Amino acid sequence: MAFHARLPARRESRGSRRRAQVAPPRADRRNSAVHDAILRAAARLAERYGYGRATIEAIAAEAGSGKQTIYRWWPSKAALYLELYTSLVSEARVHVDEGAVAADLRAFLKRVFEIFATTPARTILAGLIADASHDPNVADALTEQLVRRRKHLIRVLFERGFDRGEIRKDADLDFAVDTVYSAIWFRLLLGHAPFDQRFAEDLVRQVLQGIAAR
Amino acid sequence: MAFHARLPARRESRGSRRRAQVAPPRADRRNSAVHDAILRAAARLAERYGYGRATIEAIAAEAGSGKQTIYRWWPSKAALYLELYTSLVSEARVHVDEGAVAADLRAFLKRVFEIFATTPARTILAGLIADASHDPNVADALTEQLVRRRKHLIRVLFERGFDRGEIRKDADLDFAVDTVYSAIWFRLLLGHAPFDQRFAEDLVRQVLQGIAAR
Amino acid sequence: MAFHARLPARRESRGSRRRAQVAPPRADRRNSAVHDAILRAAARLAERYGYGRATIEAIAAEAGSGKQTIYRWWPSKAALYLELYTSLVSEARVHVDEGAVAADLRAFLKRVFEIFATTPARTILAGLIADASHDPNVADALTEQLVRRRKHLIRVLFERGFDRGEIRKDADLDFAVDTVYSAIWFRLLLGHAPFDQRFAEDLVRQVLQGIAAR
Amino acid sequence: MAFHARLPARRESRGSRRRAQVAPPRADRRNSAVHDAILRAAARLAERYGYGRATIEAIAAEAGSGKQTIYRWWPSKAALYLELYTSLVSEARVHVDEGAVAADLRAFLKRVFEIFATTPARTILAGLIADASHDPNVADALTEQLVRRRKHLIRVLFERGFDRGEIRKDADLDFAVDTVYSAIWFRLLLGHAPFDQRFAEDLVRQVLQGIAAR
DNA sequence: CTATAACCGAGACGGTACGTCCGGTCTTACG
DNA sequence: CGTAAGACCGGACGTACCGTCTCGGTTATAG
Repeated sequence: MAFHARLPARRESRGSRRRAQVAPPRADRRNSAVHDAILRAAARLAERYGYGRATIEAIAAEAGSGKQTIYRWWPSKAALYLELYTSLVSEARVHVDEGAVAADLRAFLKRVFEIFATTPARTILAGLIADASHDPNVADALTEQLVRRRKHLIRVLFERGFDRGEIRKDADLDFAVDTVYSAIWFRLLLGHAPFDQRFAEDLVRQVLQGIAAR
Repeated sequence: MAFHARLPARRESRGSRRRAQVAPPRADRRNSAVHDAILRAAARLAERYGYGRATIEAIAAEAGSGKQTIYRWWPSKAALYLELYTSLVSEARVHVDEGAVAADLRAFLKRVFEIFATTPARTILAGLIADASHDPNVADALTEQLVRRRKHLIRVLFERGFDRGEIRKDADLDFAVDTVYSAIWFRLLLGHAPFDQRFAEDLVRQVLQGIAAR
Repeated sequence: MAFHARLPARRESRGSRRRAQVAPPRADRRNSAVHDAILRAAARLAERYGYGRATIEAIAAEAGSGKQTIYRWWPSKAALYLELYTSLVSEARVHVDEGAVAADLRAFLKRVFEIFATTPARTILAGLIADASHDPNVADALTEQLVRRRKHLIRVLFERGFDRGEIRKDADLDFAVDTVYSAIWFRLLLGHAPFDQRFAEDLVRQVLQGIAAR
Repeated sequence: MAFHARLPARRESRGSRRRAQVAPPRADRRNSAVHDAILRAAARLAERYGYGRATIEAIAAEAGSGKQTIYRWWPSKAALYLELYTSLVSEARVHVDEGAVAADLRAFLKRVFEIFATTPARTILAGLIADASHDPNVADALTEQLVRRRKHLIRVLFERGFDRGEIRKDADLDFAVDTVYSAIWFRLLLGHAPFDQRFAEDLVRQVLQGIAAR
């Protein structure tokens, strides 16, 4: 899926005179081998040097493509990495359903941990957040693509438990979801403490203690 | 306090052959008027354009100083902004003590909210986190200077409540502190939802519900 | 003529690790309008401020080009000015042939005088000589491009006279050529005495007196 | 001898407001050990890196002096090196008098050759000429201190020969002096051909051939 | 079955910023 | 007060990338 369609071109773009009037590039013309090579190159460079040092120039060289090809398909480095990030973490979308909220939550955390331990997702996320702080387009896309969608995953998980009667009637599910999500990001971004099994156990226990029936 | 003394020069520096062997500049030679002008200029530029676009070049121009003067006293842009960030948020160190954890927590959140609403602290924090993801020096300094120290502030607040008997004997204070802190950062960094009075109320209520006595 | 191809990149270059291994830029990619604009800007600045104060930065600004464009096509400021100098003085190559050595020599001196009176050739020559004193590449290029080639012009002039029988059989033409050439440079570089009609007359008379037949 | 007294402070100097009104530094206050150390350091650096790369900063460091001390006693780098150059070549002032112009001339050339072979005089001379091309003060000082004075040395040598009857009555001594002097400089500055015994012989023979009696 | 339009690599180009060096001035502390 | 030390503002260095722009060569519909 071509994510960037939802991240509009930078507003202050100088050379957009012609671009703005013509139709956007037709995706069906896109050479997907090139497209993928660019994303893979971007992933390798983020892994090796971090988001900030992965330049468009270096990505093009690493992918064996021309810079223009990158600019043709993504309006900014942030758009490119948002697509990459989305595809990296989408594998955590596995609809775990082990019959109990605690188990589902543990499985979800395990999956997230694995992704962040084996991919450059962490540095990409940090970079996107930084870019978002001065680019409203990136901020909007980040909120929409990542926060809203992915929080929904956990909410669904809680709602299944609610339907099964595992959760108190008056529980504040929004707060619980936020607690889980923000705890994850806090650890991922800061790296000040390990994101490990023990952390997962503590988090699940404490969150559930606040909302579990009885 | 000369913070940057704790953020060592970048390891991968190319031209550090000589610098690495000589002593750092003696702080007592520092012209504090210039030093302050630079920090204020950095704050103005972060406010106006965001951390990522506040270049050393622009800071020097805005401060009316030479670039070299900045490089003399701070090993990197991150070190400069870490000092600035520390001084900005240190005003939240006010040891609120209103006799009850809930009131103290509300006062603390209010203060944090004010700081982030009236200073460029948010974009600076996002930028520092991004820089930390590829620079271990920044990561270490961030963890030590910000996370550890400031979490301690909230912990003390809880401990006073514990001593007063407001908090359950078996409460997990670490988890509570982490919950408060990560909730704050999550909102600050993403900006996906407002950091307002209502959020503060919800956070205080939910956190205390988990640890309050009875 | 792309002179600079013969002036190799500086040997002591620090960042040449990669550059040294890749091919030089392909001349057929060169935008000759830009190339000419840079040379003209360099000439204007040398004229106005002298060789030493004509910085690459200022040349780029004056030419309306980027600095990188200059560095792409010339390995050093000296290489750029050597190309400019060569093109300035190449107009003295006019193959004067008035049927007598004395007349040819006078015509040649007049042409040289005009060039140095109306172009920044003097300050450029002085600058190149200074650069040559610490850069073997510049020294070699200067010797080859200027000294050897241009001395040949005068030698040919003498040889035509020799063939016409104007010059003694045992005359030392090399010494005569050196005398003419070094007298010119001495006056041009020092500017301690005028390079005028009277000087030309004296020089021609004295040199010919030493080698003329009879 | 404090040469620089004759090279006035640069005219375009920006910060000379106060300097221009106060008395010049009193030479009797000068610490001659410091003065000499600076000149020796300047010589070493010119020798090692050439005139252009011998910076005031580096000279101060090499001499173990402060930059200000250099600026106190010399108005510019050119003034410093002009003093150094003068002291270096003054040793050729030896009033050779071997009873014949040819012998005197050979002795003089030998001395000059030795000086240029064992001191950084060549790169200093080239640098001074370059500086002179955009700084009238340097140009004037160069003409006065070097050209006029030193040409006088050779002229005296010829005049002694004239008095002894070795030289033609109608010989143009000025031209002969200029020929000798410009031939020397041409070779020294360009370095395109060796300044050796053979060159000296040729020069002496050819010059004398033009002016010798009979 | 061409032709023509878009893609693609390569890389030149005008710029901005980097981090360093040095120029020339000024201040501090020592002797 | 001369000096060593070095902070300071300014400006240039040579490099890295930015985002735009040709330039040829290739690919793949559309006529």
